[in-house]
Amino acid sequence: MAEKLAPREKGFSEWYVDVVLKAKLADYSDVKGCMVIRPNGYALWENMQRVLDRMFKETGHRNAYFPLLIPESFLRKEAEHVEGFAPQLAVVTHAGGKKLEEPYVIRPTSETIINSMFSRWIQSYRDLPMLLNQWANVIRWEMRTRLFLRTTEFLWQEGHTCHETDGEAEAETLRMLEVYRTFAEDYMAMPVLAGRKSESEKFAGAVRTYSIEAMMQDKKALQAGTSHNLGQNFARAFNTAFQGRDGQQHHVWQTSWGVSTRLIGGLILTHSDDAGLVVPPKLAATHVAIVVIGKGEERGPVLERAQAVAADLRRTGLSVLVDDDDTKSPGFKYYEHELTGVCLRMELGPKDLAKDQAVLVRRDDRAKVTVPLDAVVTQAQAMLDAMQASLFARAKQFRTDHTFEVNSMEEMKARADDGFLLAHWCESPACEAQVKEQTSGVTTRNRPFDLPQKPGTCVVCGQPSPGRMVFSKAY
RNA sequence: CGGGGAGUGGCUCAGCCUGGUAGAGCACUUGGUUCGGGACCAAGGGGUCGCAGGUUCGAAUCCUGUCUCCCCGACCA
Repeated sequence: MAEKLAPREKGFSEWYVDVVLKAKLADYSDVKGCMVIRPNGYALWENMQRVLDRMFKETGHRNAYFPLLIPESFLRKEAEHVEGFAPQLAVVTHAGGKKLEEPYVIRPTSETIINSMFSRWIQSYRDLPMLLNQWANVIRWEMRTRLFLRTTEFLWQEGHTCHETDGEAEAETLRMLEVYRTFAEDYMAMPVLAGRKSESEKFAGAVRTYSIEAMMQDKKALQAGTSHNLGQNFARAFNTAFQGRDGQQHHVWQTSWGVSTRLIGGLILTHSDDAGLVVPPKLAATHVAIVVIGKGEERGPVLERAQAVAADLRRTGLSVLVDDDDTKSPGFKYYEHELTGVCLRMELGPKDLAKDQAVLVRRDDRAKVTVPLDAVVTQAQAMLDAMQASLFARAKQFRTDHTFEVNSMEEMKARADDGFLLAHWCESPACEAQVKEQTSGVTTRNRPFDLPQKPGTCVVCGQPSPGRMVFSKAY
């Protein structure tokens, strides 16, 4: 069942596909560009959803649901928006056995249809802020797809908010980006750079776009979440307006922000290894797998004890699997649980039972410890905490080791595949395009808030630069 | 969409060049023995050879088209 994985060294892409397929996270479907998320993968998404949903509620947002189908004319109301999405739209032209009067597009994102409702719901400044979130699927037609990272249909959440002032909208945009940063770092154990996107990389229809960018194990960047200050662009297009404190009509100031099932790809690309999936404990579907060892009548007492330990562990909120399958050898199960990303393995056999102990093995470093049975619960907790911290620390160290300041185009070209490149850039799209062309694919990722900005000169044209920007090849 | 590679039981692949009744290993089922890093013996089930046309007495094999996946580019979360 669990065949050997393609090693990362030999081909990173093949390794990634192997992990997804063999850990049974997802499978290819018969629909071009679309995948099936299998229970192992969906469990990760459910865990992400649970945490994020709580964070959204804690920041005052409420969930709602809008239609999958959007009248084509809605998309056209915001010029930049339709231009940005036109090539990626799937359009429904027939329904009910007839050609439709007006085609529907399948939502690539919901700003337009949500604004059509906002404009009906909002009359006064007293109706603001309006803070909504939607968990949904969207479709964006893609030329080239990759499991989780880019598929034609994907699952995500999209937050949509309306505010009285530009300042409030900007604050909301940054607040939600910070929520994403917290989620990425504290739960996914994936260090990210939060910052502002360039003009050419921003969302079609936004005034400003911010992102969190993570570095994957192949040193490429993954945009893991985006938060947009939409200004009044959609409000004007849909006449989403309110009577202000001054008695005058004003268009609302809006934001939108989203993360998607792409995060699962990010999780895999950040932590997994040649033995398979590695998941940080805070998001893992299974925290502990107890492998029952023993034959014949010695098996009974071992199983009984395993069940008791499992019950103790579950009482502390952990997800525990008691692996009592006697048709597979223990060794086989070890590989299997490593492949599917179980955080901790507990081996329990007759010899252990005689000594009132068990063996615990961490998934990430495979460190093996023998602990007294009555200490398993506290030890397991400690090991999971340590693993969570160590995954983050290791990923952060990796990023540090592959981040470089570059001061010329020559250096930029030489280091194109080496990771994050911090370079001065004059903010002109032309220079950005130059870099992309000459390095075969290095693009601006964002201008991180945490990167001190000191003036310099653009690596392309030599004109003044306000500070260093992160450049990298990206997913 | 352009360049390169690949589609044959669930998986990895052989067979194709040189057409002639579809194979192996692993997995699966049953019975038995096993169990501390991928157990063993025996018996068994399972494939319109990606799909659609064509050539031929006969096609996994030759020809054409098409779909899908992988790798490298162009577009994107």
